[in-house]
Amino acid sequence: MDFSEHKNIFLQIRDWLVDQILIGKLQPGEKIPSVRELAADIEVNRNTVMRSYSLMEEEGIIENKRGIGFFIASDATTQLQRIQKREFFEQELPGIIHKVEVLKLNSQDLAQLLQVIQSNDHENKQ
Amino acid sequence: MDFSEHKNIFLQIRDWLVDQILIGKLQPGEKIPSVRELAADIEVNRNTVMRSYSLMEEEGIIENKRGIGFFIASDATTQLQRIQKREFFEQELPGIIHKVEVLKLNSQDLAQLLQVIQSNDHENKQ
DNA sequence: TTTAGTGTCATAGTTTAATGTGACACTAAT
DNA sequence: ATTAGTGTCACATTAAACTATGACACTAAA
Repeated sequence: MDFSEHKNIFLQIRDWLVDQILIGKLQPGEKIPSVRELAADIEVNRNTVMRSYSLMEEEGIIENKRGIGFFIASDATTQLQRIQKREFFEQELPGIIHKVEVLKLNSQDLAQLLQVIQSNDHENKQ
Repeated sequence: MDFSEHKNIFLQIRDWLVDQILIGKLQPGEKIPSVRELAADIEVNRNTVMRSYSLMEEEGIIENKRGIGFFIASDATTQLQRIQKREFFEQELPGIIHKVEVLKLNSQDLAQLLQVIQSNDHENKQ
């Protein structure tokens, strides 16, 4: 796991875990690495991982069983689809549209993106 | 000017000025606000604005005339189109594509974005 | 020559993310 | 009961962004 300079580490850890859930590598009900284990694994302090987990607990993404550890909430996937979509539309999309405008990016520049969108269109039809 | 919590202020100032250039509100050769003036205007410390200007000077976006102030470089617009495009493709686009995939966003969700892209396509043809 | 406006440097203080450690209560298995 | 693994809290410390302020050299205009 490589961290970006321009975003807080505890947020990047949260983002990474969220992604693991959304792509299905972490399933609802499943136990996630312990605070100490993950901290050692990604070479970060215990308290930093603790902060990520506390945030995700507040968001209802994970739940704690005392003395045992954290587990993915049963409705985590649905919750996240909602949370992440909302965040994307409100926080990111406007900035993306603006950049596409001022940089005058065309279909050729964004071919790969358009392909994914088209692919999603077909999935929804079935 | 409202600052985001999750990005350094001196970078946000740079981003804002870059945008002003790209949308044509600041033209090549034009003088930009003095360090003290802009600092007072956006209620930020002198040194923070100074840091933004130093960064932009290193990037070749602005130039200094001793005792007078900073001016937009003559080739700033072309330079920025290049720099910002490269940064977008390398730093942002991959993450965007990934999110569109996992959140299964379709043409309807991204209608506004697609419209801008299409509009850019038509511009380039002329 | 004086004055006001420019960037620039230096120094000190505040805030917050991240680190480093120690200690404690809980749970499960030995 | 003991042990190992869990989260959790309580410090102290480091690093970096941002603030606050003073001082200096330069330029243009009065």
